[in-house]
Amino acid sequence: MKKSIKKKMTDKFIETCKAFGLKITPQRITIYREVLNSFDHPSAEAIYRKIKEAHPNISFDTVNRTLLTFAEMGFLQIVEGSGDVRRFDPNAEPHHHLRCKQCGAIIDFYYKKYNQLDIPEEIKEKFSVNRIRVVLEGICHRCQDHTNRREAPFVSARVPLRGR
Amino acid sequence: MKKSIKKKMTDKFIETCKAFGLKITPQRITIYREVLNSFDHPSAEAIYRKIKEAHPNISFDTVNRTLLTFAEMGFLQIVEGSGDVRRFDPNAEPHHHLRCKQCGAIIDFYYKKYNQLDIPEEIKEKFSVNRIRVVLEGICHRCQDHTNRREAPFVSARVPLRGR
DNA sequence: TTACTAATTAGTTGTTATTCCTATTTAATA
DNA sequence: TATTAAATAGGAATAACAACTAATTAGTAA
Ligand SMILES: [Mn+2]
Ligand SMILES: [Mn+2]
Ligand SMILES: [Zn+2]
Ligand SMILES: [Zn+2]
Repeated sequence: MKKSIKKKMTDKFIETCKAFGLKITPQRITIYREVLNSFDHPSAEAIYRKIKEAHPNISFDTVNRTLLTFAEMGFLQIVEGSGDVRRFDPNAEPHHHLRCKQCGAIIDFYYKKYNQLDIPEEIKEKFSVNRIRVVLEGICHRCQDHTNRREAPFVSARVPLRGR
Repeated sequence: MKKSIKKKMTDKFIETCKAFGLKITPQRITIYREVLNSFDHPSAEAIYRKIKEAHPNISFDTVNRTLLTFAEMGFLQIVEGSGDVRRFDPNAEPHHHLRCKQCGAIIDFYYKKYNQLDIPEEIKEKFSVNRIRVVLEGICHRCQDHTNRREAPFVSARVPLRGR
């Protein structure tokens, strides 16, 4: 008897959790299943609301924390709202950015090829594009010295600015 | 006697403010000068702190509001922290995103060319790249119907999610 | 110059997203 | 089954903004 695709994915999830030394909780399995079936890049809030219907006792913090854990495990990506605050750029030249996931530095770079990226035809028809952003994410030179000591976090830590 | 470059830039600023029907206030000129001399993509908070040294009475809200105004005027860009909440993506296929500035929708698209972007040599030396993100920002098909009625905002409005 | 008016500002309060805290529960193991 | 370290629920705290309101002020027209 062949395993269903759903069962197979859940098995893989359980296996990966074990590899990371994480416990298999009903909450984790539920959140995993819900997010894997989401195709609209939901927020933690949106996932929480959906899950709440079937599991009224789950807390928002658990959903949010678990999603961040999944991002660290590589089960999913964070595609928007890094938790970083809004940042401003007066540089009017066409240019692109390096973003250090460790320290949050944003560094300009210039590369003509990236300025000339074409937009697929089928997108032009359905979407009016105002701006193309190319961002290289990684670890900056300065932070690489510290990498030996402590692993760079997958999810950028919030650095409080404080003092208003 | 030739005008200094600084004076010339300030003149252009004043001119553009007038074109937008904006008043020339000392606060605006100060913020303009400060942000134009920033090359590290500062946050509103960071700019506020610097300005505060010379103008102790300025308020954070004025700095923040003014920076958003400048973004609308095109004097500067917002390069990080769209104001959007964190959003999750379980899609493991190499793909890219359209982001609608009006409604906040994030839509997957697949385009091989973008998967094969090369990274400049001089960057590889100084920065370890984990991920390349290409984001096309604009207005989605659904929102374009409404565009005639009201101009799409330059700065994406925060859509509160509410209800926890 | 002066008076008027609408825009702008400082200071305060409100809102939202996210994280932290802690008592309690639970999964994994021996 | 007993032990224990990890995970959870629920609530409180924090950070980043945005909204509000009573002055203040830039722009203008007399
Ligand atoms: Mn830049
Ligand atoms: Mn996606
Ligand atoms: Zn760094
Ligand atoms: Zn839209």
